[in-house]
Order: sequence, then structure tokens, then C-alpha cells
Amino acid sequence: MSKKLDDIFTNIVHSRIFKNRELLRPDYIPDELPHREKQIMTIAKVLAPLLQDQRPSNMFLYGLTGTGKTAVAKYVLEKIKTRKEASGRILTAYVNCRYEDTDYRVLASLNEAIGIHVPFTGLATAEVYKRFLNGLDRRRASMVVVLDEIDGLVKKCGDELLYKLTRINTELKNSKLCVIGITNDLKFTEFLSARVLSSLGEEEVVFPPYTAPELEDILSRRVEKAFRNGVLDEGVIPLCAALAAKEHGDARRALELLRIAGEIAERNSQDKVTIENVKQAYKEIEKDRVIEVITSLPLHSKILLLSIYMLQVEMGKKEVTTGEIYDTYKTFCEKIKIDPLTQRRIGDLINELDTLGIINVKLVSRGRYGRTKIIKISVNEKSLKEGLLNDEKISNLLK
DNA sequence: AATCCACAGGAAGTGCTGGGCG
DNA sequence: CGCCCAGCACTTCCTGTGGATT
Repeated sequence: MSKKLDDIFTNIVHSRIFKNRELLRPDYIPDELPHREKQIMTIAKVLAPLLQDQRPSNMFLYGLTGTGKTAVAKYVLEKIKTRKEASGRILTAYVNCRYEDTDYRVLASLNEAIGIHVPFTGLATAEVYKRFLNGLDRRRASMVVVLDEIDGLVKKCGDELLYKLTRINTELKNSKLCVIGITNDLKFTEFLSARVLSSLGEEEVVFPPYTAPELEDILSRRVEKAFRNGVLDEGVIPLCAALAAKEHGDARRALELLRIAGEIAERNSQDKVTIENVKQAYKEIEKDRVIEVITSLPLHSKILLLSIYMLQVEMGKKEVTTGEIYDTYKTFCEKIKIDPLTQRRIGDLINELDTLGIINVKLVSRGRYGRTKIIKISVNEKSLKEGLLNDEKISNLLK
């Protein structure tokens, strides 16, 4: 065993950059949430009746990504659960509707939260609801349910479940339920029917984007515990804050920049994190994201993306439309002998690529020449190609 | 003013998977 | 075992539409 390998491990275990890098991870919830005191107080006030066995109002939390909604919600849940007065009679559940994105799965998670196991498929949704209702009532407790990224659920399944949950108190004899919905879609209310809106929107809490100085403050506090003393060059924190502030004040983004910059410095065996490292981190994050997203795409989406790439980059067309793309897509499918999907389906896949942020879709009407989508690649072309080439079938097509 | 292109995107249905329940 | 349920990926069929051209 060489001395050198020893050193590598020493480097990782005893980082000269980090003291505790866990504190920079996106799911870490700090003991204090600076610049969110107002929101925390508002939520606490609304939830307070729980401690006297009364049902609080339901709530809506609005704000863009990385503005602390999730952290604040989890923080408050934790605080109220561990209150002395609560003495175990307050149950909480946190459900991320991005992952639990059907009525069935949300109800299943709620069941899990109160200790009832339900199969992940097989039952009728109404049955899962009934089990939850009875189970909760039997526990004689108050429950706070946080539904994060609730817009995803509603857009997919409608607001039937929300309606049921907000009305559930009329069916509960011994328990109470309070719903907190979180969304980063500010126009989300358009998707809700009036009956849900009136009960869920009883209270609204808005999370404005963090300003650059606020981000700096948040970073500085975290840095003290996460990094060794004095390893950050002057200007590193302000730059991370500024870059993140440009992207709608996303604190998660700022922390990620800082962490990756630190990791780059560490890889290079530097003993300081420089401004240059932050800039590298910025590029690296974007590149990794693109490659990861593309690699995990299903085959047809990759062929589709390849078609867009061919038309726009290799053939230099500045405006690519659905029809053109579909034609090239079909010839690619022919080459590797697989059945092409219909244009209808491809239209949906194009929209999916748009929401993933890989391409940019604009609906235009060109008068006599019909209505179509104008599609543009919105990420670094090299990264995109690299992601595509990870797939053997795709790289064969390019040869 | 009417036409008509090149699609958009809604609705409904199919076939399949993976699991109930009695 | 047979039947039921939810969810997904996809197809078929369809109606809708903004605005340059007739």
C-alpha cells in the first residue's frame, strides 16, 4: 500500500477546507432560520390553537425555490411536536407531492405518518382514505399535514383530495387535522376550485426571495461551522450570494455554490477557496445537472433531443419547429429500427424537455403557415452532447 | 371577411405492470 | 383463482386557433 493512497484518505477525513460539510447540504435544517422570523411567527400564531385542542386555520405558503418554505415548515413542525403541552398528542406529516404525486400516494404517506402501513398499490383510493380517517380518529390527536410542492399534485390529479382533507374535520369525532400547502407557483390558485381555495387559503404566508445581503448573512453564519477558519478568500461569500440573488434569491443555490467551490479547492489541494473556484463551481453545477438529466432520459426523449441538436447545432438552423423535429426523429428511429412514437406523444415529450429546462419552447402562430412551437436548446450544447453520448444507441447514431 | 395552414392539446381508450382482496 | 384497483406510456380521434394570405 503506497504512501500516496494513505494521503488521499487523510485528505478526505481531515479536510483542510471543511470542518463539517454536512451543514452545506440542501436538506440540512439549521437551528435558526435568519430573515424568516416573521414567517415563523405567523405560522406559529396560526397553529397555536392546536395546543389548546382547537383546530387552527389551514394555510398556504408561497415563495420561489430556495426561499426557505420547506425549511421553515419542517422547523415549525418539529417545534410544535416537541412542545410540552403537546405531550404526544400532536402528530405531524411532511409529504412532498413531487414524489408522492397521486391522491393514492399522498394518502398512503399520511397513513405511514400515523403508523398505519398500507400497500403501495392494490387498494382503492377510497379505502386508503377510510383507513386514514379511522386511524387518525382512534388516535385522539391533532395532526398537522404539510403538503410541499402541492401544485404538482393538483395539476395532475385535481383538487379533490385537498377538498376532502380540508373537510375531514367534519368526519373526525376525536381528532383534528390542519393542512399547510406549499407552492412555488404563484399563479397556483387558478387551479383550485373556490371551495378549496376558501378553506385552504384561510391564511397565506409569503416568502419573498432573499436579497443579496440576506444571502450573505445566511452564508456567513453557516460558514463559521462548516468551514475551517479563514479558508475563504475575501469576496467568496459575496460572489456566491450575488450569483444566487440573480437567480431569484435562491439560498439553496448559494449554499451549493459554496460547497462545490470548497470541494474544488479541496480536490486541487489548495488551502484556500478562491473566487475563481466559485466561478468554476457555477459552471460545474450547470454541466453536471445537464448531463445527469439527459442521461436519465428515456430513449425516445434522447432521440428527440438528438434531433433537435442535429437541426439546431449541426445544421445551424436558428428556428426549429415541431414538424421538422418530428421528421428527423422518425428517420433516426428508422436507422436504429425502433417504432417511432406518434407526433401527439412527441409534442408532450417536447413540453417535458421544456419543463426540465433543457430546451425552450415558444408557441407561435405564423399566420398562413400555421401554428407551431419554436424550439431552442437552452443549455450548453457541449454538455448536452456529452449527456447524449453516454447512451450507446445514441452514440451509434452519430457515427 | 373568409380561408386555411400546421400544428396544439383535450378526451377517451388500450395494454401492460404490480399489486390488492375474498 | 378470478376479479378489482391505480398508474403509466402511449395511441386514436378529435376540436381549436392566430394571423398571413386570398
